This record gives sequence, C-alpha cells and structure tokens, in this order.
Amino acid sequence: MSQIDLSVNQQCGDCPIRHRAVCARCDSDELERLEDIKYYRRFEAGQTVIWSGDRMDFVGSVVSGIATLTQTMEDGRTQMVGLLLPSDFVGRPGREAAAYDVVATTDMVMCCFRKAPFEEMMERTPHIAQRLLQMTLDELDAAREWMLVLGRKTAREKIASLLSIIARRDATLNLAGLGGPVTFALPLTREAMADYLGLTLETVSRQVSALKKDGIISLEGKRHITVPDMTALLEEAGDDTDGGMLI
Amino acid sequence: MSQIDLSVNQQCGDCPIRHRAVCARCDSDELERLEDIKYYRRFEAGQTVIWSGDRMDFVGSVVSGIATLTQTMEDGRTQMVGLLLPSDFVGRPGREAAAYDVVATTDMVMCCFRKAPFEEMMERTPHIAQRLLQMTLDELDAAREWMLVLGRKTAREKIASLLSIIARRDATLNLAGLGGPVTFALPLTREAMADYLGLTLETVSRQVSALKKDGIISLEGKRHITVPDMTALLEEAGDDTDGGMLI
DNA sequence: AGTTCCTTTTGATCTGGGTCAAGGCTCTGC
DNA sequence: GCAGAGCCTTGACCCAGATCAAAAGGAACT
Repeated sequence: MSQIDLSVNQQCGDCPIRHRAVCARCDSDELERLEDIKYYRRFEAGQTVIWSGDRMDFVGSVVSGIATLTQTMEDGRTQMVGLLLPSDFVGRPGREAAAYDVVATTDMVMCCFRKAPFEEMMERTPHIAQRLLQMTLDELDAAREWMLVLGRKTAREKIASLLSIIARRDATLNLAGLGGPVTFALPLTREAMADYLGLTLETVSRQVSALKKDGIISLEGKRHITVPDMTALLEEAGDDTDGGMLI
Repeated sequence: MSQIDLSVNQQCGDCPIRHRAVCARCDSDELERLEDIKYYRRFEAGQTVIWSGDRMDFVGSVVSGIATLTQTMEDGRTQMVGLLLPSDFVGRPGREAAAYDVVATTDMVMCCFRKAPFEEMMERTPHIAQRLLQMTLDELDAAREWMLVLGRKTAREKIASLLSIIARRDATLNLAGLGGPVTFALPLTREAMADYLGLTLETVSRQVSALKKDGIISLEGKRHITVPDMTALLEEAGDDTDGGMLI
C-alpha cells in the first residue's frame, strides 16, 4: 500500500480518491483553492476521530482505511449507522457539533478541510455542492437498504447481507469476476459486525460458523473470507438474485 | 383544511410549503420558471403513487397529506424506509426508475415537476441544489436515528419513539407547548406502524395498550392520542431526556 | 338493524436470538 | 515456553416478540 507523506500536502491530481470524493467534479482551478484549505491527518486503528457532541471544526474525506459512524444510548447499547470507506465524506457542512462517534477501525488517513473556508467555498462552487448532493443521495439509499436489513431480516440473512456488501465493494475495486469465487478481507471485528447488524457478537459468531458449515463461505483465519458462489450468498441474504444494482 | 384547485396552477407565492420545500431558497424569478414545469396531482388514501422499479418521469413535493416509502422482499416482508410529510421531496434527480414503493396513506396532493426540465434547471440553479442537499442531509440524519430504533430498541421503546417523532412534528407545526399535554392524530394504521418499526401489528397493538395502561398515553378512538407528559414518553423511548434537538 | 369488510384487540403457544458462562485461539512481551 | 490480553467460539438456558387463532369494534353499505 502506498504511503502518504503527511508533512507536505500531496497534489490533488495524484490523489487516489480524486475522482470519487467530494472533489470529483472540481476543475484544476477549484482543486488549487481546495489545496489551500486542506491538510492530512492520520489515525491509528481503534482511535476515535470525533466524539458525538464534540465541536467539529473540519470536514473531510477518507483517503485510505476504514472508519465507522456509531450512535450510543445512555445504557451503552450501540448501533453503527455508517461505514466510511475511502472517498466517503465525514461531517456535515453547516453543523456545529458532531452527531455521531467516528472511530477508525483500521489505520486511516483523512483529507481534512477547515470547516468555515470549506462552507464558504461550497456556496460559490456548484461543483462541490453537486457532488456532495450525489454522495449524500447514495448514502441515503444505502441507509434505507440497511433499514430493511435491520428491520426485517433474520440473523443469517443479516450476516449474508453484510458479507455481500463488502464482497461487492471489493469486486468493484478489484477484479470484476462475475462467475468465479470471491476472496476478501473482513475489516470488522465480530463486535463491530454485531453493532452494524443489530445483533450480539455471539449470534454473529454462530451465524458465521453456520454459513461456513453450509459451504456458503470458507475462512482462512478469522478475517479472510472466500465466497465460492456469489449467487448462493445473495440467495442467503434474501436479496433479489438478479443482483439488480441501482444506478 | 384549505382545498387546492388542481385545474389551474396555484401561484407558488401562496403555496403552503413555499418556505420549507425544495423551492425554499428560490427567488421570484426562479419560482416563475418552476411554475412552467410544475403540475399538481391528487392521490386518495391507499392509492399507490409509484411502484418500485417503475420508470419515473417526475419528481416533486408533498403539498398536503402523508405518504410512505416502503421496500418489499420477494416473500412479502416489508419495511417502511421513509415517511413523507408536507414539503418532503419525492424522487431522485438523475435516476430513471423508482427505488421504492410510494403509497399515499391519507388523501394527498403533490406538486410535480417533469423530471428532465427539473434536472436541467437544477444544474443552472444553485438555490435548488443547495436546498435539496440540505433536505437530503436531514433525511439521512432521520434515517440514521431510525436505524438505532430498528437495531437496538425494544418494542415498547420503538412505539414510544414513533409517537415522540409524530408528536414532536405536530408540536413544531402547531403550538409549542413545552410543558403541557400534547394531542395529535395518528396518521398510520397499526400495520403501517409495524412496517415502520420492524414489528408485527399484533406487537404494536399490545404495546400501545401497555403504554395506555401505564398512563403514558391515552387514546380517544383508535387514531387520536394524548400525551399528558412528554418527558415521560421520551423516557420510555430511551432517548436523552434533555430532548436535544440537532440543528 | 342487519350484513360486509376492515382494523384492532386479545389469548395461547412457539422460537430465534439474547444472556450468561466457560473455554479456545493467537499474538506480544518477558 | 509461558503469562496475559484480545478476540472468537460454543454450550445451556431464557424471554421478547413472532405466529396462529379467534373475536370484537366500527364504518359504510342495504
């Protein structure tokens, strides 16, 4: 994995998320102005990026690594409400305090923008607002798909759904082998999976074991998964088998 | 309730949702252009506005009444993923087919825009894109709050949460009596409530009865609810009692 | 005032997933 | 090579909510 030098600002032109992040539509002129207000921050696995309720003086994009967005009730029950992958946007323009806890689950690099200048720039740069709208609409769709998972699926279907989502994402980035087996690294602990799916970690463990026993998946170590037949997994997830992807 | 004449286009200036809908930021010049591409449609309670997968040639705003956004699995399990109130936006610019079923739960009037002209106008009118971004971010927050409800709350907490949301909305529109009792009409059947909360309608009925028995709420008829002490209801919902509203 | 169609309530029973508890792996550090 | 700390798995038991079934409103007809 290519290291990113945090001491000097990388040129946006070379950025790995240049064409998928909030800056995707910007022209070189606009990028230059963004470079003036951006800075990189590195977080280690397990580190908290922001606590819910904290004052937030930046927004930004995940450049590499993975973070989670979680909500916690007073008595400690927690629910993950977002999974942030490279190019995903963190923070909400126009909001003072963070609404959720953001935690890095792997080592992570963020490209941060100071909030005030970013907001001001957003007012004057339709390209940024347009792209952010697109990304937010996508996130809303993802959240709604997730609501179906949380509200109506069984534990086994929930696990299968989560694995499909991760497998699909990896397939998009890497080879698009439609027929063959798919292998990927699981970036979440059993507990994080439980928080994602509204289950307990014991149930997650049991259902992963069950899917393995039934030959739907196989694991090397705890965190590396192979899906011999993607269609079978989608079947278990209770999704339309035709894999209909929304635009 | 004031009737809306569908035969002639109402002037946007007189529109009840003028300042909360997607057109909220438009100036009179922009409104004029919107009036050229808009038309009203009326739906009766129970009528389907769009089926998931159908080609959608319009987007629009709910003017009056209530609609639901639902997702259905092949075997018939359904989950509500959105509750559309007056001023809420329906449809996604840039998308061909509807992603969800939209059903009117009460008589409803929509202000529709033909999709192609609307999309084109959005490109050239930052005021519309900006407002739509704001509204989408709000919806995303609502979806995430809902995910916590679906994933981690008990049946009783779910019911209390739903009632709080509806009560809060009504309080915002009508009197803002912070201390006193709150009364409102429940616009959903028990089944719709169940679809919202990921429960069965029997469980909904039982929990409503339980909350009534415990004096948290009282009902006149099936669909009219009084909350003597809003704090007590919020307590039951498992929310922070300080009623912290996000910006 | 009775018939039909819906919605809602209530009861009885069942079960998926939660809870509590005990070990098992794997890596790190001594 | 073993002690400790994190994760993860597995087992035994229990309960909240689902399921199945019946009956009770209530509104709109005749």
